[in-house]
Amino acid sequence: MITNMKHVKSELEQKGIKPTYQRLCILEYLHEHLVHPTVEMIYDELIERIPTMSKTTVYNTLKLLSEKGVINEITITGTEVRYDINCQSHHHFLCKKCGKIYDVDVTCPFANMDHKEISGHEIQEIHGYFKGICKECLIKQNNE
Amino acid sequence: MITNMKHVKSELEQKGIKPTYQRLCILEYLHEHLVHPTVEMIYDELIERIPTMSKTTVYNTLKLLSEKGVINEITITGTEVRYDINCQSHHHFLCKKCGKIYDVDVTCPFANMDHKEISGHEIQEIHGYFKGICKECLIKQNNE
DNA sequence: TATTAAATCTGTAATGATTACAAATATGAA
DNA sequence: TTCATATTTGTAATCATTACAGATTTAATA
Ligand SMILES: [Mn+2]
Ligand SMILES: [Mn+2]
Ligand SMILES: [Zn+2]
Ligand SMILES: [Zn+2]
Repeated sequence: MITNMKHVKSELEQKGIKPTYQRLCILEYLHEHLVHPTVEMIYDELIERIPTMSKTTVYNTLKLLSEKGVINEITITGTEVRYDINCQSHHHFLCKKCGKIYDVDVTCPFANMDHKEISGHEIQEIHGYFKGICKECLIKQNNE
Repeated sequence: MITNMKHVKSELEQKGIKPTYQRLCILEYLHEHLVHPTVEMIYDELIERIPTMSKTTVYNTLKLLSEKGVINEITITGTEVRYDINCQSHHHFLCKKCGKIYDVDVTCPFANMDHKEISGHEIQEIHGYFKGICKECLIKQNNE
């Protein structure tokens, strides 16, 4: 995993996004934290290093990156948006207990569908996720 | 589709929920509006018939029905929860343009998975949905 | 029937995530 | 430098949801 500033910079340039310092830091954060973080998590760490960072900038940047296809928004918790640097269609597991979101490695059956429509609706994205109790939380339960 | 008050009443009783008038009306609404409505939509119609209806009661009742397994919460828009009277695991289509959520009839490949775990995580729910432009919105686009 | 405790409903306030917006700052060309 | 544009920042507003306390209803008991 290459996550130095140079790589992140060229990644933004390739997508036609001006690589400002704030944007570089936010994108770098996403590369280094693959747990599908919230805006809050991103902001809380960056404000330590960049005391002038505004939460609005985090929101603005994530929206921009999302629109340009650099990151994906995950909306499965119902309370807040989670962000994913992995833009390839893949499935997730949401733990009902701790709220963690894991990537799961299942081959999506619809991924290579020949037709990009269903019941007349034009399909642009395919999402799949599981909900339950994660490995860690199961272990905790058993140790009680 | 049977959606008279008697049916709705016995449905609540079977689940051990006291069938109050407000609960009956909310559940009846869900039976008659299969478009995965929001709290707002439910409240806006019921307040016409029952001027004393409180939005808090709508929230409370939907939470109760959800906990008792009478309805399902759908959290795919990222902005508000949508409610589904159909509790059997099925897939959805969310239109990016008009926001409508449709049921789609695809056989879920994970539905009859023999193992109820994945990567050590205990699976309790399986969710799948597509995003794109719905049939209606496609037609509108073409007529411009 | 009257009493009373528990359950339910209601209205308002609080919360938390997100967006709107305008002023401040940085950037980059002329 | 000058000036227009893009970006960032801080604050206020919005919107969905939850917390909470008082009012009302229900149902059991005397
Ligand atoms: Mn992921
Ligand atoms: Mn449905
Ligand atoms: Zn967990
Ligand atoms: Zn549509």
